[in-house]
Amino acid sequence: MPPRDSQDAPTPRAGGIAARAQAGAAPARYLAGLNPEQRRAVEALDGPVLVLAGAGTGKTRVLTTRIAHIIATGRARTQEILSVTFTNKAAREMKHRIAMLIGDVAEGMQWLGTFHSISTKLLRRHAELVGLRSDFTILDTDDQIRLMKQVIRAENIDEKRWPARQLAFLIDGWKNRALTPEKVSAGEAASFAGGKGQKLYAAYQERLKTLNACDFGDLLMETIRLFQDNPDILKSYQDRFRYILVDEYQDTNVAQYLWLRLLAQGRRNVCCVGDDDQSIYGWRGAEVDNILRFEHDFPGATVIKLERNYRSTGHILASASHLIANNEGRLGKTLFTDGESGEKVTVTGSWDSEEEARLVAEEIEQLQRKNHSLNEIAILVRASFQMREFEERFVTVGIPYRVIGGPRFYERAEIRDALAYFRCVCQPADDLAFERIVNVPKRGLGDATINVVHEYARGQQIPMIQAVRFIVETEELKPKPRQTLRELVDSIARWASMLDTTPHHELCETILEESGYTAMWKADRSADAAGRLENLKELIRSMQDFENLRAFLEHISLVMEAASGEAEDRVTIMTLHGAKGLEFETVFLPGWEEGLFPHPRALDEQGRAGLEEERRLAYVGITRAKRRAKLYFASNRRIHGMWNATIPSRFVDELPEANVEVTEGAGSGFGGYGRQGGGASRFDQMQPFGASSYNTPGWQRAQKAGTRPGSTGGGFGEAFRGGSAGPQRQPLLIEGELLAKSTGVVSSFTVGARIFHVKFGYGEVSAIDGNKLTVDFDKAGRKMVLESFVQVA
DNA sequence: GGGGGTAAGTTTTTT
DNA sequence: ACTTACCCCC
Repeated sequence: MPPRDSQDAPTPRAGGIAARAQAGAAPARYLAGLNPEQRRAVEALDGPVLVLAGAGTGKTRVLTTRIAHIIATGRARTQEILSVTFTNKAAREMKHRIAMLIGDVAEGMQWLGTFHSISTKLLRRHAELVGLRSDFTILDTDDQIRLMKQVIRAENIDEKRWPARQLAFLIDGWKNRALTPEKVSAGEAASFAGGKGQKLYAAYQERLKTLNACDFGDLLMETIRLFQDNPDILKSYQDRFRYILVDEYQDTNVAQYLWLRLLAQGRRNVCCVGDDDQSIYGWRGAEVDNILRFEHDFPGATVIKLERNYRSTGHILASASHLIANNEGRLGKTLFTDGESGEKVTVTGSWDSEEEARLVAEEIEQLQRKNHSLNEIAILVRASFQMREFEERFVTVGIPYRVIGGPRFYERAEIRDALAYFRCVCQPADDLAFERIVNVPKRGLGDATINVVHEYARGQQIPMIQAVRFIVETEELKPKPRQTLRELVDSIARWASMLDTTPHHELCETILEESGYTAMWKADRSADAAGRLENLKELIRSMQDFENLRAFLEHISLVMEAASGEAEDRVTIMTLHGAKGLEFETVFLPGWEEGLFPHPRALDEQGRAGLEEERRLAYVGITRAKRRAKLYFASNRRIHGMWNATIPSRFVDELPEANVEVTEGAGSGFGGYGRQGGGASRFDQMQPFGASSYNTPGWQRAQKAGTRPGSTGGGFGEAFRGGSAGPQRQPLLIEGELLAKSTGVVSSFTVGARIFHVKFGYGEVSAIDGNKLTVDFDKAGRKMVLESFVQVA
């Protein structure tokens, strides 16, 4: 069992590399371990470069070595290199690895960070040019929604019918595409509140400016605006950044792409690294097309493919490759490995999800007996609700585990409350923070009082805290709330005056004490009150790592994760999305069933593209495994509390027989896949004629497993279903395919037409998109339906 | 202002 | 089936 040549292992620290290479000594040692393609990607410094790096091909190594190379050859200094990642985690990891290569010089990499953190830095420098002050606040999703509620209310729109969440979702989508309110197409803007979408968006943006605030989308959009409106400033940054590097390029959205293109069009020394097969964030605006567009926007770009995989064994790699080959929209890479074939990928069926968890736990215990490190084992699920069953099982049998994801530290109510207090002190214009804490703990300041303050602040165009200072000098409020408010703003002013003289963590502790916030939780007898106080202590503790309160607030507004540094040996439970970029010796992939994976919502909303994205997710899952990939599916799973009979995922069928071993859950008595009526409700609207539950697409697919064009060889479906003598064989029907074909079709319906739908009854067409109709049903409310299931009433 | 009852929404997640 | 958010009433 030879040790795997893991390309992701950092190269040993080599002290004076930079100095030596600069002096023109022998080829630097850091280049030695690279394969020819990797080396080419590192050394192609001039002009645009696109590196298509498959899973496990040493992508991060190329990026970090390239930076080391730029510095070592004296092409640029650390502060002249812009390197962009998506997550803070990735940025941290990259900085760390660069430090391993070139030492402390990496500290000078001040332009290494996420799109958002770099944008923030740029905006703080030039805030006045986009109508902000340099101490602008960054709002998180929660603040965004609260603000949108206010905006919707101000327009006298029914919040019930037009929820702020939905508006937030729309505006987010627009910002992902760098659409300012004026640029939103009329058709899209019409899809909210009967055409008020655009107006609300504009109003929201205006409110943000008054609040001196940005949401996450604005960070990118305002930076783009800054560059577009100020060519001289753009020019100065184009000149400064001699080299630009981008990680995970397949995850960029339109706004990020424009951002990047503006900066890169200067020196054109831009290097993007990505893998179209690992694009799994389309649902939040990522555009794989950006990869395809690269060569168009940067003519003459060098394209380098990294296809040698250093991570997985032959069987695992073959399985993943075969699966992903079912996707149409690919640039097409063929991964290969010189390593051994290793163990086959296993597929195991179980009766239900509980048995699935038991089987996985048993496997883990066996591996444990063979001294397999638990840190090298991961359970990757499609949806987080699957995690609970594994946790329960692991608790009963005593397998240590850690869950990645879940509710995040900075999203907890007590943390957000505390932060709101700190924000009030640091950023006096932060109305959202003020509103959050004005009556927490309870001070007897109800809606009536707040409204008075609100009105006054609006009228005078001043922040609420300032408005309070005026109001308490008037007779407008009753004595009691007046006095309470006065005390509150006096306290805030007092705390603010201590900012420069008191260590910030002490000040914050004082704020929480004096405001009565800690006392509130101490008085609370509910079970989690103690935990909340603990969290607050943790918050105070963690802020000591920062220079001042301002820096701390900046950090957490951009980094919504708390550092967790436990090193014990534990199994990791996480979502497939969370696993991107990671690797484990053994990977368990439970829940490969229709109705869960591919996830129906992805098919509903994105059609064929959604299915392909789900398949890429499956690909990401399998390619996380170095030596063992173990798939599972259950015949019964409880979803939203209801038991559903389920059939294996189509992705199981798409695995190559030669590399996969089918096992059965021991003594499970499983084997029946007949649908006993019921279930499958999501297909109902697709099957208006189908009284029989055997008409569901999933069932049909099960019947014709292995006969799919384009899928080589027989699928495994049969192995589990014991052959099939289904009713009629109808063509594979994906809801998504119907939806996908719908775009561009001219509808025969008109807005305002009365229609009848087989499932939802009578309604009125309110919008048309291809052959998708948005209909306000008399009984069922607003729904998006396919034209083909609708007739004129 | 707090508590209880009802209604709605339950994929993935960063920043 | 379950949680969470909101509304209304006390």
